[in-house]
Amino acid sequence: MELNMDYPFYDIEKKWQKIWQDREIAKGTDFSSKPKYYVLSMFPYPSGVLHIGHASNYAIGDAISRLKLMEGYNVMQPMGYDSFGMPAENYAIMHNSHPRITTEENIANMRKQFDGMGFFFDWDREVSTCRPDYYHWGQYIFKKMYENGLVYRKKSFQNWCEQCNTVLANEQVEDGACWRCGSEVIQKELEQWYFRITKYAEELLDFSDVIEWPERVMTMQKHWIGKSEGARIEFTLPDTEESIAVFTTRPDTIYGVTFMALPPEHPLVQKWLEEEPENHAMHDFCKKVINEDKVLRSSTETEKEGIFSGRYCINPLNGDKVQIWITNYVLMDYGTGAVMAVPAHDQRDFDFATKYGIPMKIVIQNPENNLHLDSMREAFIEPGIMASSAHFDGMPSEEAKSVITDWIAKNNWGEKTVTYRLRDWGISRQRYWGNPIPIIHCPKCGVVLVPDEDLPVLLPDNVQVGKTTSNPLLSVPEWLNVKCPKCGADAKRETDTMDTFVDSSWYYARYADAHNKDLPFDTEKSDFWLPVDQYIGGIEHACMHLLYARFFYKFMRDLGWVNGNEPFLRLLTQGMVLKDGAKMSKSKGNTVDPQYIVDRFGSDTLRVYLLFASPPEKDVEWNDEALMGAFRFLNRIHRLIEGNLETIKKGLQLEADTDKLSPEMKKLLFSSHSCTKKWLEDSLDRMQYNTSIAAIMEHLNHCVAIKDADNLDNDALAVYAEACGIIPQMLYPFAPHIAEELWQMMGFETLLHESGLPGYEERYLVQDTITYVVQVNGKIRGKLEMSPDSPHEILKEEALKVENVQRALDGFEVVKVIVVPSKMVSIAAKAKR
RNA sequence: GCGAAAGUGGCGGAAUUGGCAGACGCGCUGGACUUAGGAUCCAGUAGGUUCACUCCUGUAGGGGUUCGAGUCCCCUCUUUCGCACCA
Repeated sequence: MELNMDYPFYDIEKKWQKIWQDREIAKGTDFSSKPKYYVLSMFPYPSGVLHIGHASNYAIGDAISRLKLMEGYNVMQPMGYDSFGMPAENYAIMHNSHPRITTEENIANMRKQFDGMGFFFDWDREVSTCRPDYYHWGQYIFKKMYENGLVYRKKSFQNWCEQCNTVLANEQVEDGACWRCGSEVIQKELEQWYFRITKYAEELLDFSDVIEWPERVMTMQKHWIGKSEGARIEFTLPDTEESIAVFTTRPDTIYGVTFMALPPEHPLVQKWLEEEPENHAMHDFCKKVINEDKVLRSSTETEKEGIFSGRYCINPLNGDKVQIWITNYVLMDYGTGAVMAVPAHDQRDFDFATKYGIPMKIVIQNPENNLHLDSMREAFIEPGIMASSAHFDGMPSEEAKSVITDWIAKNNWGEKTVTYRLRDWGISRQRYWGNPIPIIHCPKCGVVLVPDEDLPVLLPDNVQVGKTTSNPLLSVPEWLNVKCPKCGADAKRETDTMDTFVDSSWYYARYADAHNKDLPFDTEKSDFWLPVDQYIGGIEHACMHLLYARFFYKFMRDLGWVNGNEPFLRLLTQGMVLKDGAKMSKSKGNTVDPQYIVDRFGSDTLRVYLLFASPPEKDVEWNDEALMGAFRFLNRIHRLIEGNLETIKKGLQLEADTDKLSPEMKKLLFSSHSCTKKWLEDSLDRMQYNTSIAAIMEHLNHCVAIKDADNLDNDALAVYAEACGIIPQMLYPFAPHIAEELWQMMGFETLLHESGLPGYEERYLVQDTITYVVQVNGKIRGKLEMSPDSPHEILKEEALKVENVQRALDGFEVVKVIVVPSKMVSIAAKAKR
């Protein structure tokens, strides 16, 4: 007897990994006549070791892929490496090596671990963003963007991380700290390259072409884009040609403007500073504010400060002379970078005006409680009735918004306009390990694109990584100095590299044609594979990667390279694996090494544990004992089938006459079909694998409950064999190795997925009797075994006869009896008087 | 401050359309077997009450709709996440 032994997971897993590889089951076939299904799990940064988060992410992708494979799709799930970027550069510095070497070593290590997990990946399509055959085409796309007016260079104050020695996009700053290293972000003035993502702002707000995205992610993106509708209005400066444009969402308050608020960075302010070098107060104030931490400055907590500029502008609607103030609370890069301040109806302006004694004017009256300037403790920001606003008086303010905007437009003072919170995407990074921007700076021709035939601009190897404080690429003269491709003059290469989010904005398309040497990808192939049917990854990418990738997709669509409007039709944001309630991290010392688990218990156990612990989008708390539960579960299955193998094989040849079954075997038959039904719904429709696995466990319990299977008669044997036989089928997406092994043991010669999905028959779900619950006034007072087609009248009668029900009705009279078909009889009663 | 989501046994979680709350697993308790094993098998496991049948309470708290509410509505609390001077 071998009952005490664990099933031989190691041999089984190695055996099937080899067979799958030889049979190329994970190969996505270009232009196959079968319907395609493109599953994509976010590619990892090659740290060299798989962590538990990867295992969890890829276990989900594997389950989806194998389910779709069983369904008969031409499934493609590729894998690659997001291998450019600061971590790789820092890792190399730490190991006193070169990122090209350490990255390739790490990739080789991870590949070994991936293979040991038995994941369903089409490795023929592997990409690694740091290899020239990939980044070549990133440069090519950059050029296409440039040619289409989506790339520009601008000097401005940037989020700068001292630790990483580079610029960060707004999305990459979290609570004033660098998203990667967590150190403080400062402001530094730099000239850098931008992608004009704002051109697509409106379209990025539209999610009508995605099939299934979490509401949360769409909301986060919508907030991030931050559309607001309002008016742009020009305030002229008397005795000059100049004017100040403001953006406001409250044109209804324009008669209440009592001052104009500008940030020190405003071009007019800069001009005044030049004109008045001796105005020390103004110079000092502007200098102080500009040098202030941008995050601190843009916090609601910060005390509002300002200085009167000594200048005035004219409110075009009423001709009022309005003081112009330079302040610390207006943002240069939102709207027009200037605010018409209406202290009576905006809290920020109210605070500022109160501090500096600037007058206020009520122009929206509260219809419920008349406002008086003397008694106002805060701004009135609600809608109300127009007042002191010339011929608009008496109009509801909500209505006045559009009426006044029309009036402004009609008089040429401004126009209706829309503003977005989304800024253009700064892609320059002052680091070595990234994709070089294919630009040459020529003293004569200016900015020149590197010609296609000279692509890729290869990243030089001989850089002293980590030894420079400025751009590392500046230290390689033989790379830096080139001839201008246009005029042949001595010129210099651009030394910024691209943000790694550029690399990951189009990798899903490269997978469709990963080895193309002439183009990023062939359109016929992208048309076949794209868009991605199911994307799986972490929620942390909601406003960065997922927004950038959508932007790139829309651009590639405009070039005619891809079809449709969205790259990812369905998105699953998987939860994190936690330990002791916290995210696993080396610094906290609460990590779990998936390789250790695989070595000890096998990949199948790890996957079943991760998938069973909670629904995919929720976090999972790591629990060693629950992991053992998963291992025991697989052992139980193995024991059931191996221990009854001959019986099962014999039974599989038989056909059951289901009318002749014992009640016990009828129950088992019902379990086979009802559990399969639940499994199908939970696996395919709901993608809730924890309950799919629960259905298998439940069914397994029913199978194990049949003792002495070899003594069953032929009808029972057939039912028993079928019941055992569907277990490997249902197990396949979650524990594919053991499933294949058991399937083969039972004598099937095909690979498991080739048999298709397990099915169920409705006729076996019909039971002779149903347990009806009988309620009296909402409380359960009895049960009733009745046939499912019993007439309602009979059910009511029988329900009232139940002893316990009668007792509950003592002293009550029945008001109403309700029958819920196949479920219950509910009796409403009230006390007799 | 604004916005969103969530709150169910000792734990992870289930309950899909308002219809037997706690499926399934972990842990725990008792028993069987023994080759003494992160084994296996059987029984139990929300709380209270009872010898038992029964009964009562129970899905963060309070109120409401309904024959019937974990599920729908209103209020409060807590937690998590996102945004945060965006004019």
